Amino acid sequence: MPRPRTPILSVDRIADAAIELVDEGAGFGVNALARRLGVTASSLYNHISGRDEIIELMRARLAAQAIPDLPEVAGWDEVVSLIVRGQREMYAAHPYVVPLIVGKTITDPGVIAAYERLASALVDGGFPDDDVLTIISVIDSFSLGAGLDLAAPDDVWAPTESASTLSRLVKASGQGRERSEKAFATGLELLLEALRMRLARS
Amino acid sequence: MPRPRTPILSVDRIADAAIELVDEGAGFGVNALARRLGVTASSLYNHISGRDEIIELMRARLAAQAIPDLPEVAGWDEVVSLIVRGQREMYAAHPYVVPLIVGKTITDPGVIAAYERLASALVDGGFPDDDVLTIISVIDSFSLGAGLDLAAPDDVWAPTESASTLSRLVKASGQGRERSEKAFATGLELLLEALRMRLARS
DNA sequence: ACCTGAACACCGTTCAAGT
DNA sequence: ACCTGAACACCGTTCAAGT
Repeated sequence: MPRPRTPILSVDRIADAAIELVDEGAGFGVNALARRLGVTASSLYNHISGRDEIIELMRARLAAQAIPDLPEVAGWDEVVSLIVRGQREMYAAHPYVVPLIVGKTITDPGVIAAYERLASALVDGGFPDDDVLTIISVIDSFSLGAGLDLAAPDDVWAPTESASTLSRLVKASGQGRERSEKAFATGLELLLEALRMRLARS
Repeated sequence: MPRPRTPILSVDRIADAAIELVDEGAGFGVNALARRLGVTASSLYNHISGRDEIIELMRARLAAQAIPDLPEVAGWDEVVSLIVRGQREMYAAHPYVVPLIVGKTITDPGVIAAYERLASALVDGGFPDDDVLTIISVIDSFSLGAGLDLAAPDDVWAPTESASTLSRLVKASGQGRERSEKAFATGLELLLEALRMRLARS
């Protein structure tokens, strides 16, 4: 039975179902996605160009919702903190999308706008032009790394007996989410402290 | 013609060819790997259990060679710096393996040993037990993020006209490797500065 | 315009057959 | 012990056919 009176699919429905699918952690595939949508895989191609475009749709959708409301007047450190936290929360809610979207050029206008806001805040905050993009890259590296950390297995290290210090610390510390949360908070603090110091010196 | 007098394959040969293949950036697959080795895909299964094990072999091999010689007596900051640089150089030489090995538990004894050395250095340096594993996670996040940055496309951002500050900075700054290198160096400096500060305060 | 179902080239993996 | 070649279930994608 072909073409129903009212369409089953739409780009949005495909994107939503894709995010649901990926969030379940069993990997992403066109066939599984079609099954979830109660449709044949080939039907998807009436709406999207292929697997890669679906991944782009997921990114755009999640990225948009990850961008926080930024107060009109805010210090550069507040802007950095809010944006990094927003990214991180998105990664935390959807850890399995991170490996999928890693390493693709950012074109989504909403995301570009957020980076623009971040760049302006740093320039206005007094950082030299030459340093701003570098600092943004550092911030990106950190929040991406921290996001991937969330998708990592509960035990990141499986120390042997001979690694006594590491073993002791692993046993004493929290695992999984807890360890990851603490690392993120500490890392963000360290980053901001270092940037403040650098600014004070220049 | 089956079974040659002298075996064509070995675990090592498979691992080496896999790294070569991935380095070319055209993706990793058992079939392509077998073709490169002048062999049928099914032949590989006499030596390895499957695709995932080959990825583990790549990681172990690259990780081992990424670990620098650490001087017997070295400050904690020197150990951090050397290990992060070693990781980073490995990622720079083999950017396309990074997405493959991301988010798998580390079991390789050589790598565990390096983390043990790092943990000891931080403990000996005076960081509180509670903080050491957190700090290691932060370091990991940063160097992993910086490594992924190397596998990213030359243009990480494709700013629209309206993002004027970002556009200006993107045009002025280096791209690709150059931007990535600078971000890494700056990030490592920032990290060490912040850690020194934290230590001085406690 | 939008869905189906058949078809295609390819994927990772298994296994009987050959030496 | 180690390689081949056929086979399997699955993958992403194309396309003619149907309304």
